[in-house]
Order: sequence, then C-alpha cells, then structure tokens
Amino acid sequence: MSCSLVISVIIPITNVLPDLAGPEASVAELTDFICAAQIAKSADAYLPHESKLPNIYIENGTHKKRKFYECEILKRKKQRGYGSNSFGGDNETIRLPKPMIGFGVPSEVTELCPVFHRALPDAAIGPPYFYYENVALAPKGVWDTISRFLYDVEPEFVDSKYFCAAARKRGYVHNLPINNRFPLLPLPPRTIHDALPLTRKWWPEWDTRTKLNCLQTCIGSAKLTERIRKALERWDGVPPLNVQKYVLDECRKWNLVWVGRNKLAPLEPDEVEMLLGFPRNHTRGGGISRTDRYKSLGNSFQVDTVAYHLSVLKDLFPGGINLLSLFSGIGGAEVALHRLGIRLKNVVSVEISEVNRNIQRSWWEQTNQTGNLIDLADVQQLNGDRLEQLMNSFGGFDLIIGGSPCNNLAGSNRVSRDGLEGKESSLFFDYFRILDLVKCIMGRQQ
DNA sequence: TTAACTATGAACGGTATA
DNA sequence: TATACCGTTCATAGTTAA
Repeated sequence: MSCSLVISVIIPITNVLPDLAGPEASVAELTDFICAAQIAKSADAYLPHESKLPNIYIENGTHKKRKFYECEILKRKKQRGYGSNSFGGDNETIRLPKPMIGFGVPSEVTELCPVFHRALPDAAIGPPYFYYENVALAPKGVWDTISRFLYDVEPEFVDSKYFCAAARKRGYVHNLPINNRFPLLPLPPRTIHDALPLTRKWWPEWDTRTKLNCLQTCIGSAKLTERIRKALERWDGVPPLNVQKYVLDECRKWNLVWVGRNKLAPLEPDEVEMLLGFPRNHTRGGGISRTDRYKSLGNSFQVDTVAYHLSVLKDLFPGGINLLSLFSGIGGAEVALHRLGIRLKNVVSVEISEVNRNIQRSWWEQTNQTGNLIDLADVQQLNGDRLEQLMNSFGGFDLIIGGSPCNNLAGSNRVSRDGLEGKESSLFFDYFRILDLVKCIMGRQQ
C-alpha cells in the first residue's frame, strides 16, 4: 500500500508553498493542504490528457504538479470561504437528523413520512450519478469535508433499523433523484424476533431489545457467553437488576442473542448475511475463514437501505446500467441493483481484498449475469488513461458507487481514529479523484 | 519434532449525541 | 447522566508442512 507515502507528501507541500501555508498556517489552511496532498499523490493520474487541459496544468516537470495543487487549494478555499475550519471548529454545519431517516424511508415502516425536496448544486448534477457511503458518527468536520468535496451535496443520514432488524447509522452523499423511491420486496423482518424466530423461546422478559445494534467486524467470544451463563445460573428465575444490567450491557455491546436457557451467542455469519440483505451463504466458500466472513460483512452495505435509494434508477435505465463500483467489498451495490431488477451491463469493480473479489465473482456466476464484470484491485492504480480506455469500450458510466474505508472514522477504533487523513480513510480522496475524472471525461465526450 | 503460518480470544478508551 | 460505535493489536491456541 502506498498510503504511508501520503503522510510524507504532506510536509514537503507545506514547505514548497510558504506563501500559502507557512509555519503559522491555521488548522483550516493545513487541512486544505492535506486534502490537496491526498489528491496530489495521484496528480499524474488525475490529469487525463494534458492537451485537453487548461494552460495552467501544462508546465514542465514538477512545476506542473505544484500549479495543480495551488489551483486545487485556491478552488477549495474559494468554495467554502476563507477562515472556516474543518476540524473541531464551532462553525460546523452538518448535524445528524432525528429520526435518522434521510430523505425518507418506506412509508410502511414509520408514521413520519415528510415530503422532501432538494435542489442539487449545479456542479453535482450528472452524468454520472454518484453514490457515496460512510459511517454517520464520524469525527467532527468529516462530513463537512466529504460534502464539500462531493460538490456541496447535502448528506443523507439513514439508520438501517428502519429497513431491517439491525441498526446501521450511515451517511450517503449522492446526486440521485429522491422522489418515487420503492423498497425491495419482500420487506425484511424488522424485529429481532421476526428475523430470528428461534430465539423467541429463550428470550427473557427483562431483555427488552427489539433491534440489534450495528453489525460490526468482530463478534463476542464463547468465553464471554460462558461467563454470562454461569452468572445467570446462580439465580433461579429473574436475576437481580445489577446482573440484568451486566448481561444487557454485554448483549448490546456484542449483539448477543438468546439460543438456550441462560445461553447467549453471537450471530452466525449467515444470520448477518440475512440481516444485511445478502443471499444466504453469500460469503461462504472460496476458502474464507469465519473471522473474515464477519469482517467482510461488517464492512458492507445494508442492501435494502442502499437499494431503496438506488431504486429510482430502474425507470431511468430500463436497458440496464454501466457501473463503477469502488471499494466494492462483497458486492453490496451489485446485489442491490440486481435485486431491484436493474440489469448490470458493464461493471468495473475495484476491491483490494482477494477473497472479497472471489466472493463477488462467484456471486456473478451463480446469478447468471449476462453483463461483463471487470475486477481491479487498487483504486490508487486506477488512472485517467485506464478509465478512459474502459469508458471508450462501453460508453461511460451511469453510476459511480462506493463506501470508502471507515477504519479511521469509526467509533470502535480506539487506536487510530484519525479522521479523513487516516491511513485507510484517506482513500476517500481517491473516490473523489476518480469521480471527478469520470465527470471530466464524460463532459468532454458530450 | 520443529517452524511457519493461520485463526481466535481478549484487552484496549474516547467521542458524540441524547 | 446513559448509550453506541463498518476496529486494532498482541498473545496464544491451533494447523499445516517439512
């Protein structure tokens, strides 16, 4: 991975541009430089054809790159106004809605069904359509930065507990229409008891949970559930309140469910698949370990939620779509589109994990897809020439979808919750880079 | 029997929101 | 105050191959 190079790039840039960010540069200015540096690491890839670009880019050697950075920085500054702050400032604009239903959820699941209207900024209007996803509860300022880069589109925050039996608080930035959405059918079970009927028999009255918490990448251990069992066995009947609280705290933390008398267990991989809207055994086979199944699933989309947002594409593209899927994981976007009945004509899927690529490839074959699947490993290697070559072969992308790594944003991370500049999460800037490149190329082709 | 590799268990706070 | 969180790291058990 060349991510580690990013950090080393940041310092020289602040040094070579003292007029813009000297040692006294504010946090906001430095943040801009960092953002620019993320793009800069792929600056050559960013520029598709020098001959087609404005003169400012056409200079010799490294000077070209420097001009490019300057241009980017000034553009960002102009966009948001000088002096605003991306981190920890008190002038943040983006707040999480309550209830977290974004621009609406299927009317069957809530009484609250306000009619939303939104006007997209001109720069955000496609083609292509784009759809970006990440954790809602990111450090302060992260969603402001994401939104600013993605053409100032307002994020849509949705908790998947309105679609299935497990919570999943996520933000989505997209330029799709928001009217006339429809959900996947059948609607998935929305309570723990409906989703996991076998647990009903053992569920004690004092465990009042009806929804699971967010399905994460790790599960509770057998030792933990054994400890809980022993703690409960000391009491015949209802345990005292302090024991109840201990057990419930662990249940909530690890998403444990009741599978026997005094017996709790973490969800099985196929239960996680079901809750997230994937076909049973989607992640099975191909030599993947149980641990890795949890990891791949924990990193994935909730299919029903994403499909609801993507459903508007069905009427727009009756003949099917060409899809660029970045950080595609186990193929949540592809599964969502397939379940919506939208034909996948050409899919360029970029995913760093080999087992995930295998999972997606075998799903592609099992579902008898008639389109063409091209899988690539590294978004950082996807440059303008390769994109243009791909797009020339089938006429551009209709949708660019992806959820970039959340490792450095997620609340569970006690070690490296470094925000968008973190090692993995900085790949967001590659999502933006590639999206902007495709917009640029498609704009030229029209 | 080793050694190398793989899978699992357990400990590890802090931020943000209500 | 209470609750939730697409996680990381290291030790060790378990497995494979020579």
